[in-house]
Amino acid sequence: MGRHSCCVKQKLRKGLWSPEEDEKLYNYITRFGVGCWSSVPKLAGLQRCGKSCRLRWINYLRPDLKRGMFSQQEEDLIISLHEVLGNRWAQIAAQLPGRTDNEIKNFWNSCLKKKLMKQGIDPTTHKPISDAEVKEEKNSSSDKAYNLQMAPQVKGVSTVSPFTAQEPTFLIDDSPYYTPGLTDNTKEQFMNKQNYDPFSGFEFQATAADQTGYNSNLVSQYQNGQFETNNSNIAFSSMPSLTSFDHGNMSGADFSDNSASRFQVNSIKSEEMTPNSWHEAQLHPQNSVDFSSFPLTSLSEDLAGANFDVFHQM
DNA sequence: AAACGGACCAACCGCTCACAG
DNA sequence: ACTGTGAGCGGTTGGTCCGTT
Repeated sequence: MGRHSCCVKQKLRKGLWSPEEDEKLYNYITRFGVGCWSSVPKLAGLQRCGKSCRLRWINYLRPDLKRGMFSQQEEDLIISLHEVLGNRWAQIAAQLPGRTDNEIKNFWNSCLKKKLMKQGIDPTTHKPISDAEVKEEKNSSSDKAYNLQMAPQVKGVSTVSPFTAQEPTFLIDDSPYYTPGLTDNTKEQFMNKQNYDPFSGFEFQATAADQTGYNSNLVSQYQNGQFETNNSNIAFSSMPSLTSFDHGNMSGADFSDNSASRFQVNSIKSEEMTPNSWHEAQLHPQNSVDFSSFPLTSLSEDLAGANFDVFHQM
């Protein structure tokens, strides 16, 4: 199909977004919610195409974005997920609340790829480079268990060998994968990690999440963006972390690392924001909701302690 | 201080898919 | 069944930053 009709129109701005544009888009979305992106530019008074607006919102303005460096746990998780999912960045991003596919993709291409190569691991196959070459020469069929067991230890991921025959812990495309070394303690820890999300009304905003997920007969089943356990639901929350925001007031808030966007939006004290407000905003985007007043407590640590542990402690 | 080159990252491009008419 | 449109995704590009010479 190619270009969107909205992009064909002339006089549309391209390139970096100005703080004024950010302000317009942010104010519009927070007021009216996300509806039809193609109509957003016109209604928000922007000389941009809807696609550009959508991207800007998703990758930059969205209040639930977690900005800043990737933690070691996130890094490990990305590597592990990439090993299974490949370049399906949206699906990988769905497992990392507050991170965008673009962000993860960039992080992978600029950092993780090189890191793996330095460690002698083919970032594409996640196999030892020499081993992969040998196997290629022999033209033998791939044997995930073999290759991963032979793989050199990768810092932080060294013990993540999803394919060594142990208990199946999750399903990818209906295929069971295995997570060895998951002790009973760890399992129990994970099972008990339901407290990490204080906003139980929130569901993991995995818009891109599909049937791919972690399926475990011992821990949880991940479906439709939620972990379901025998006892309860573990829902990734997409609550805003807003680590770079001022509490309750975005006036002058540093909206980015490069401080490109400084603007003021109607502020509501953070205390006024209830978890359900965000949920409401998701369910009823037509309602006016001020994202700037979402709870600002970063839950990244909690999250890291929750879902990341599944991998990290294995 | 200037030039250069690599790293990083925001944004764009082109494609596929879903859905409505 | 076909077509047009919108949304989403992954690959790529180009600008900026920063360290090195």
